[in-house]
Amino acid sequence: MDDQPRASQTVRTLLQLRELILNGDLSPGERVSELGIVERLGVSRTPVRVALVRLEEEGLVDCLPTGGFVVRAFSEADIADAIQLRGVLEGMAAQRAAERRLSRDELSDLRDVVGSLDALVRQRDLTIDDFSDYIRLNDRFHGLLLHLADSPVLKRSMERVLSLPFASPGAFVRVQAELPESREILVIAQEHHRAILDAIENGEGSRADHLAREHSRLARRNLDISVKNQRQLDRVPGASLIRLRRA
Amino acid sequence: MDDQPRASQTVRTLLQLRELILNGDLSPGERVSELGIVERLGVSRTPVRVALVRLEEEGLVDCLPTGGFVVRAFSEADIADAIQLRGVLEGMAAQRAAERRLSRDELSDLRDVVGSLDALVRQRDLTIDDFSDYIRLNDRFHGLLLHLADSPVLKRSMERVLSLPFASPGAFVRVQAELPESREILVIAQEHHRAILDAIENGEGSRADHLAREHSRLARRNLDISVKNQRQLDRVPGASLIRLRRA
DNA sequence: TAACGCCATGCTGTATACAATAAGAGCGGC
DNA sequence: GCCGCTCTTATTGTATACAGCATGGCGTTA
Repeated sequence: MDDQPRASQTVRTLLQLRELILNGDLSPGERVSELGIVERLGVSRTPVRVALVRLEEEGLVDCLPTGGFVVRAFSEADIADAIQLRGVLEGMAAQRAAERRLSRDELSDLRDVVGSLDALVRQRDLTIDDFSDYIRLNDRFHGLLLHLADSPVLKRSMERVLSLPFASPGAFVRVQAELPESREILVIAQEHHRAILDAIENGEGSRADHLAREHSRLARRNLDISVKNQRQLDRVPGASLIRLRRA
Repeated sequence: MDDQPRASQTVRTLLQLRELILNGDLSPGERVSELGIVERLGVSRTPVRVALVRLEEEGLVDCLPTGGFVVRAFSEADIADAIQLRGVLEGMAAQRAAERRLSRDELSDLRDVVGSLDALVRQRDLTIDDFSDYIRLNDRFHGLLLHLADSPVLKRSMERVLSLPFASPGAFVRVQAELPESREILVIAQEHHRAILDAIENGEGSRADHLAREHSRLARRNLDISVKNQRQLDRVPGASLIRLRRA
């Protein structure tokens, strides 16, 4: 429980409250009582309030007109929209990266990540650990893309969307680590990564944009597969995904 | 001062604090003292804190590692990025609107707005009131686009960017109501609006996307003109724009 | 029996008190 | 004379007390 005894109450409360929502301990639509959280987390109302306001801005809870907050319920359409939005933003990032003059280091960083991903995907059998590595490298690739875009405004906006848990492709990959489609999807994704790198190296901004958007359709496909195969999204889409993610 | 005696303290504080920042009463980089605001607005620390947290999420202030907040300083590059980002998001909205099945009412609403804008722009001499009307209709057009996209996620994201004051083309138009370039820009903008409407009517999503992005380059041009003509952006870009906006 | 109204309870919004910490000024030593 | 240390002060983080309000249950009446 006391994961971070050093952190301030506010930060700890924010993190724990987010966990609570993401884990489904607080169901979507459920009203979040300040006092209830106070009891649960053992802090006073003040940090809880701040955390709730932040989560509201983050989009995980909505505030009621009468006062107080409820856990926000996400529909499958919301998830799909977030994926699309993420793709669009990443397209902008890729385009900017391609049209910018990149330093030698920046380029080699990106090449390294793609190279590592290549090596990983080329393996015949992928263990669960390989999947973990893939996710880490994949996150690294997308983080690097955002960094290379060199736009704090864009970065901020992207972080907002990523804060919606389901928009992270990592979750889907995790969920589907044992699905037969998974390997194929990884291979395709890696082809995308290579293509995006190529576009950036050649300064083809428009192509980089297009490729990044196309890449996001993979996450959309993952979503569809999840819905069909596992019926995990019946009632609590975001939450169940995340629950699986940490299982 | 007591603009909204009915509203809650928190909302009033948020609005007033935002005004203070946007008007430049609090300079970028300046530390925002809670007690200072308490004195200035005559409320207790609690609503001030909440307002500051919200403004931090909104991007108008940054929180210091040591605690407390400072007014965020925006560079010209930030403004340009926000304009680009806004264009990208609006492109997504336009694309979605084009690829969606729109109701008769929705379409006629959009047509009405474009029609009104047409009538306005066709006039030979534009008074300052005409400019105000233009801005209102222009906002309406862009708001409608966002509505037609039918994506709460996208809407939320867009609102975040729009909250950066400078990203609103209205401010620029206002600033430049008497500049010789203004009329020309309005005419071009209106051509864009018509083209976007046309693309949506014909279900050409990709074209709508492209047009909307192109449209945002107008705002970028406005920014450049502002910088060159008036040197308003020397030190306090966002703030000075807004200051002019209400002059 | 059903509907209306009143009362009680629990909630949030707001204010303020307390504690810990960081910054700054002043003094002392080197 | 300058650097460093300490003490003071101001400011934030946290907790809690108070008030207003919405909600829900219960009783009464038509």
